[in-house]
Parts: sequence; C-alpha cells; structure tokens
Amino acid sequence: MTVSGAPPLPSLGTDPTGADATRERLLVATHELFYSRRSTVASVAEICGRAEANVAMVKYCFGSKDALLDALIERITASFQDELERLDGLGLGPEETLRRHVAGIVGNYVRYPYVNRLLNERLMAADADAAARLSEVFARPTREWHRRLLARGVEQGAFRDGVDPTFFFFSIMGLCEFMFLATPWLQHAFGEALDDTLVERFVQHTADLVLTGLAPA
Amino acid sequence: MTVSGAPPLPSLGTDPTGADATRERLLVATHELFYSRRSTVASVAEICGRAEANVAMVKYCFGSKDALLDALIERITASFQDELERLDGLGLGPEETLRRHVAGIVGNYVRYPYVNRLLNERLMAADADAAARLSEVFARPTREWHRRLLARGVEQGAFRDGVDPTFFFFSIMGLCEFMFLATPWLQHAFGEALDDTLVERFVQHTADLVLTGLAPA
DNA sequence: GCGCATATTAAATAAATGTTTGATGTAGGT
DNA sequence: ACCTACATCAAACATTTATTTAATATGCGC
Repeated sequence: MTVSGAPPLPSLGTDPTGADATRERLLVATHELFYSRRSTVASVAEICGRAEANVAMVKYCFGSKDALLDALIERITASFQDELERLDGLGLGPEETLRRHVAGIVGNYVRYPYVNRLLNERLMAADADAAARLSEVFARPTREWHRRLLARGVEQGAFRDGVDPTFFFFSIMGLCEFMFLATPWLQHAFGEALDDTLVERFVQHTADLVLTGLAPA
Repeated sequence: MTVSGAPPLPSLGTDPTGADATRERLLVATHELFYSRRSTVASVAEICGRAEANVAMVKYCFGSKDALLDALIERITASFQDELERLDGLGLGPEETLRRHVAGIVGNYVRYPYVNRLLNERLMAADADAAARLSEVFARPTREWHRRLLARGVEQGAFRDGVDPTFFFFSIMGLCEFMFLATPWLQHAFGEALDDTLVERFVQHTADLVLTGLAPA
C-alpha cells in the first residue's frame, strides 16, 4: 500500500535508475489514477503531475501515451500468468484449483480494477499486429489454461462434460469483473461498501456458483 | 433495424413533431454511435452530425450533453422494467422464469451493449440526487426482482437457500455483460464472430451454468 | 575542469472538446 | 399583413487534449 491507497504494481526486480526511474514513476502514477477513479480516463498532464515529471517525459520514456498504456498492461498481465503457473505447480485437484483461481481473479480485480477495460480499449484501437500481441499476453493463454483445467476435471469426474472453454473463460471473467466495475452501484443503489469482508463473501459466493454449476449431473 | 445496422431504440408511443423530432433524432444518433463503437465515446459534434442537427440543439433540447445521456439511459432502462413485469405476468415456474430472464438480459446486451457502462459513468459523475434517481431506474428494482425470484425458487424447492440477492444480481449482470464488452477479444484472440448462433449458444451455456449453480444440494 | 550523452524543462502547437451567443428562419393565430 | 413563439443556424467561446520544439540541466568518464 502506498500513500495513495492503491495497491502497488507488480514489483520490478531491480531498482530503476536514471530515466528508468521516471519511467517507473509514470507507470505507478497512471496505475494510481486509474485505480482511484475506477476508469481509464487520465490525461498526460494529470499523470505527469502525479509522477512529478514533465509532460514531455512521456514521449521520452515511452514514445507516446498509448505506448505507456501498453507497457502498463504488459506489466500487470505478466503477473497474472505467473500466478496461473504457480497455481498449477501446487498439484491440487480440479475443484480446489478452480476455487483458488476464482479467489485469485477477484484479488486481481481488487488490485487492478481497470485492466480489462484498458485492454479492451487498446484492443479496439490497435492495428492487427498490436492486437495480436495484446491477445497473446492475456486472453489466449488464460483460455488455454481454462481448457486444460476443464478437461482435467472431466477426466477425474469432478466436472460435467461439454462446457465450452471460450464461454467458460468469459463467464469466469465476467462474474468477477462486474462486481468491481459496478462499485458505484454497490454504494449508491445498495448502500454497501467494498471492504475485505465483502470481498471474501463474494469470492465464496462466486466459487460456490461456479463449482456447483460445473458439477456432473 | 435501421440503415445503421443498430437495433432501434425502444419505441416512443407517439410521433414527435417540432423540436421533439430533433430531440428524438439526437437520441437515436447517440444510440447508433454508441452501439457501433461498443463504447460511450462520442462528441456532441459527431452526434449532431449524424442526427443532421446543429450542435446548439443539444442545449436547446436537453440543456446539456449530460442531460441527453441521462434521457437515453431512462428511455432504455424503462423498457427493461417493462420486460421484467411482462415475464412475471406469464406465471411460469422459477427455473423457466430464470432461463428466460437470462435470455432477455443477453438480448438487451445485444441491443444496447453500452448502457451499463453509460450508467456507470453517469453514476460516478453524478451528485447525490442524480445518483439516487439513476439507482431507482434500474439497479434497485432489478435486484428486488431477483430477490423475489430467489425466494420463490427456494420456497418451491427449485433453488438452494442462502444465495445473496445482491451478489446474485451482480453475477447475472456480469455473466451476460462481459460477453459483449469483450467482443474485441472474441474476434482478435479467439477468431470467432458474434453472430446469432453464437448468441444462442451463449444463452444456453449461461442459463445452464446459473440453473445448475442454484440447484439444491 | 572538460566534454558528452543522458535526462529534464518551459513553452508553443494544432486539434478537439462542450457550451454560448445573437442573428435568422419558420410556422400559425389574429 | 403582422406579430409572436418556437426552432434552427453559423460563428465564436474558453478549455483541454497529446504532441513537439529547442533550450537547458545533470551526472559521469577522462
């Protein structure tokens, strides 16, 4: 936790020096603004103001604002893939793996509620090459992981057969995402606050729904 | 279907005349732009260009751009509530009601993929009074409807007990929403197109997941 | 202390944003 | 024909946007 209240970015191994330090401050500032606003709207001026850097440093460090956003995406999604690999390494059964995966995704939305929107926007604006690269860093490997998990579950008699991996990918993401996109609804319409207890209860609810929903007939 | 390819707005009973006709053209133009872009980004100039109206007509007809957006929200969400009431009137059992409800929500996302985002943005920007009014047109009555459906299902032994209505509301919305927010992923990462067959299969998948997920132990 | 690549700056740029102005057009009633 | 309320218009408004320029500062090897 920084003073901004936003969770930290996935750590960079080394301590950056020179322009790399400014580069890092710009990434962190963007993250903090996106996090606190629950949106992807922040001007270069705002980002640089928070990073205590001159606006021209965006071009100097990244080339453009869009390239800064892409760097932020790749930084975060890389940590998602690390997490999936770590989970695989635990050697758990399909149900427990899925339950922890749901908890992991919810945790990611707590930390980075804006990433999917950002990915979406960049994907729509991108040319064919950039779109392919963005797909490769997150959507494709994640669905592939889901496909393997579903197959393993069916094999062991834990999950029912015939569940489409693509639809399942969208279901899992959608279930977890909406909760955090819609925090204004939670507050204004339902008078609830997004605290740790609520997050934990939501994880339980979602994991129950998915695991029961996948149970064999 | 209009020439734009976008589904029509929920129909206004009467044929508008005078400035009301311009008002309607502005609403339709905004809808068509939002629909085709799958986003809520459209300048006043773009909206008025498509509506063949002068930019000053936004102030004249609505007072401001934000008021135009609120009018669009209220127009669409009103049709959602009509749909829920119609479904209640059919006197179906809890499972079939829920199955048709899922199909109905997916249908709404096909027609108005941008409404929830729009509601979200307006809710975040709104003052307390406006936020309360926006909550009242959609989130609150919809969750209340979900609560009654869950209670009826438990009563009749169709659903398991203890499912939180607020979480369930977010689950249902999230499941259906993500599919349409993420159409760029569907295309770029998975090479699939969002046609009628896919929508139908998605409805089936989602209804199965939710209905199985709610089944008693 | 000099020289040079790296890093940072203030200021200007052009384009786009939502809003506002005041003039102009257009019906319909009397 | 004349008035009036309604509807529309082109043009200017003040901000804000991302980007770019050219000048300057900084630190490090020698």
